Amino acid sequence: MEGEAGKIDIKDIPMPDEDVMYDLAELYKVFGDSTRIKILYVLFESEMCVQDISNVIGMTQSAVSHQLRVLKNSKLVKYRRDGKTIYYSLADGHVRSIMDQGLEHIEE
Amino acid sequence: MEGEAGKIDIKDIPMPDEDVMYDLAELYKVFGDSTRIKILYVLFESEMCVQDISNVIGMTQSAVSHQLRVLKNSKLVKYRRDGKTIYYSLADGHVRSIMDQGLEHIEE
DNA sequence: ACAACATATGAACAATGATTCATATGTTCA
DNA sequence: TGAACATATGAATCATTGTTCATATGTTGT
Repeated sequence: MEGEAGKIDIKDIPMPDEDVMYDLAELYKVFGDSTRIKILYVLFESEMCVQDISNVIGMTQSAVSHQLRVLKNSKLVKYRRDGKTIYYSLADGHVRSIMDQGLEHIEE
Repeated sequence: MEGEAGKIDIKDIPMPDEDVMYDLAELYKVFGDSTRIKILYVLFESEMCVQDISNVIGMTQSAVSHQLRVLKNSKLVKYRRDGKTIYYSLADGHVRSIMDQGLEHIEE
């Protein structure tokens, strides 16, 4: 026997589209790296340029730049240019609430 | 020049401990796989045994079992045994709120 | 135009991770 | 105890990914 299987069809269960669940997983992958988490925390304080982010979190300029691109592609951060310098900042409030929810879960 | 670097110290920025940020990333890694996302969505409906989960999301028993272990280790799901069958269910409400936040971000 | 600086990018490498296959563990019932 | 079933697990494989190094792009001031 396989439980209730046979009676159960994916169509009977109200789930988001396959694509949506895939996109959701992709989004969480972005949060699933401690370098990117650190960057996001730094940006909670204020917008900041790449060099400063590198110094604060102790990673190379290149590594930070690569990860900023990932965050940018997921629309979690935005940026503005001021001369040679590019300032990054958080894109919206969801970042904060997602991370707060995660923290709550951890602290149990 | 390196921006404001030199003035900026990680100590001046109120960030969670290194360990906490690492754990947070580990937690989000768990959400960062579409198979696990599907499992969690299925469990939103009701507790369910491994075979049924496999059937509903269309993955092998083994693959589902492996992923359930990951979810179990992160305390996102719990389980109870009833004879041969093991029923899995969501561990707490954070799962739902984390995923809802993610969905909101995607649908923008 | 050139030098100095800030950031981005591409290739390479190492590490991590998801799935599959085979098999082990644990449970029920006859 | 043995057969059938439900789940778990270990090893192997293939794909993904984060970091590094070298270098390219883009900007400013002289």
